[in-house]
Amino acid sequence: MYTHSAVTSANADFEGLICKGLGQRATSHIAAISVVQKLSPGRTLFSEGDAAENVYEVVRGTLRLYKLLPDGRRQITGFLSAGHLLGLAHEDCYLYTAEAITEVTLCRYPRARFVRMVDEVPGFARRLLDVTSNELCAAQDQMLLLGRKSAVEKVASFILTMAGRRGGQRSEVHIPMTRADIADYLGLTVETVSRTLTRLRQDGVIALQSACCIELRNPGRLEELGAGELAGDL
Amino acid sequence: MYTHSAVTSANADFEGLICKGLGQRATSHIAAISVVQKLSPGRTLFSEGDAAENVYEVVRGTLRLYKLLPDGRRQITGFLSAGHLLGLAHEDCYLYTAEAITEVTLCRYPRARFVRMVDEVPGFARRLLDVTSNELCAAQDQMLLLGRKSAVEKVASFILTMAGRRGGQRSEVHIPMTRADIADYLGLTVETVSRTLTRLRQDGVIALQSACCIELRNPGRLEELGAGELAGDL
DNA sequence: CGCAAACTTGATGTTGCTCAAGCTAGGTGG
DNA sequence: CCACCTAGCTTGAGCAACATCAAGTTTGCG
Repeated sequence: MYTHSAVTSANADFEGLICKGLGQRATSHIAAISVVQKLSPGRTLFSEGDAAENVYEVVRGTLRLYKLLPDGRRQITGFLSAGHLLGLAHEDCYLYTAEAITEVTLCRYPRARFVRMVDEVPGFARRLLDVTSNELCAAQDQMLLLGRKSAVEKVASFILTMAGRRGGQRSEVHIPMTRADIADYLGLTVETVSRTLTRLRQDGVIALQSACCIELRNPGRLEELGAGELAGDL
Repeated sequence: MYTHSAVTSANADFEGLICKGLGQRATSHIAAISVVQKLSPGRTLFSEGDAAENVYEVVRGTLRLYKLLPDGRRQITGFLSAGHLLGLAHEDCYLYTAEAITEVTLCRYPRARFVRMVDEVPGFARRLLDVTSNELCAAQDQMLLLGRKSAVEKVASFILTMAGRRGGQRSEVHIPMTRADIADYLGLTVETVSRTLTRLRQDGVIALQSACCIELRNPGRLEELGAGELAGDL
């Protein structure tokens, strides 16, 4: 998907955020190897075990990444929205499955050429290191959540994460994923997620406009719950 | 800790593994900013929230990294042995506490200078990216474990991880950490870890020479358990 | 309007936690 | 050298949080 109109970029439609702040030359380099790809809800981008041929960057929409146990138990390791990279951390095979939750737009980069840019494009390595470091921090927070938080604390933390993700200007949080996705992300069951949301609603901490739109009625309380500061309460 | 004897390295005692394969010049660069540091069992290297002034590399021994909830619940996010880096993934403050489990030898690098090398030393960024990627994969495996595995599956996985860490030639696995550490790593309690080890012993899967030395009597079975392939059994 | 998927709610069950003793082993001092 | 002491480990009994199983209800789409 090359265009001939723009001199400044080999790829006029290029929307990758990975090169933000890297300068014109670097951006051109990166844009030159990118291909835009779309994915409709529920479709699989790649599966655990597939040959890791591409690196992707999310431009729009939300994906879920997950791992499975042989008997079908699923752990979602993350929800990815605009600006996130995926497929980078692997040698030859993807180590998790990636599926679209909403309509998703991606930039696809051939893995080999993408990785080569680490040594060729100044500042690129540093950028990737930052991205990966942030992911690692998020993963560590998630370990604390999965290993040591109660159901209420998990759900509260989740709502706050979702609230922080987007502009978060108002107190309305949009939840694009199903209860099953949330459950598999938090190490709970669908029923427990549902019941916990109901309890939070009954306690006036949140309100549910619809299944996928949560209003924060008492963000302070939610914050305390998520942080694990209210051991016994609720 | 500079020595004058060696021309090839600014630092004859330097034992950092991070620069393995990076060539003489790069190694000198890295060695030049390193200081060797020792830590006795139980001592804290740094705490969650401390200013992140240094990056460390483990040369010998084992550390535990953990996060705490306000009421003292602890989640160990990893055990670090020789070759592992720590303190890299932070902007200004450490996001977890690092404590020595055994006698530990470290290489300390001033953070600012270490990070600067990413842009200056060829191949260094790539190396760091590899290290961080591997950590991220391990973190994702751990999320699957914490969120979806049963107690037996968690303990079996843990034993296998420990077995793979060292030479692992024989079937004897040395466990330097206490049951409490194991519990806080697996999202269990001390009692459950102990009971589970007892059950594995009674089933002939392992034998306990002492509290800190496990013999693998049926590695195949342990493998199946850890992978979650024996849903109901044991 | 009808259907299926997603969500909620209730009743019951089970895993792993809590609380409470004992036990073991390694280190210290008499 | 042995007795003690403590930290760590094991074991047991009872319990609670969350899972499971089973209906209903709501929602969105064809």
